[in-house]
Amino acid sequence: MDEARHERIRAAVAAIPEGQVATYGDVAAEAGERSARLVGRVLREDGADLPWHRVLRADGSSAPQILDEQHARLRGEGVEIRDGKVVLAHHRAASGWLS
DNA sequence: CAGGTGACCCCAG
DNA sequence: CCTGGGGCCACCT
Repeated sequence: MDEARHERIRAAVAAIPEGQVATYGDVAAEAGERSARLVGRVLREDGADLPWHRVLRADGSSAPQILDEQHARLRGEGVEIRDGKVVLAHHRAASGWLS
């Protein structure tokens, strides 16, 4: 079922450790997907119950509509944000965090 | 069937 | 810093 892929993406996001983050591309790779866009779409429609705030763009920025909420939550976990972007170098989860 | 649209990514100017 | 162009994928007109 197509539901399986959808599910793997959610699993990858759910497994990102607190205080750490990952890019949409990272999640896609971790879930065995080729499209980062798909990850964004999944989170948009059913990310409510997931730690979606730990997923960022490749440069550490975020889409304007979720920026406030995302930054607030991340700060709460001690994640550093500079110039509107998360400092990926310090908080990016190591690839294979799911396996 | 043909475009348009994103919580996207990457590279060249 | 910004713009363009190519890829990507599911969904809606």
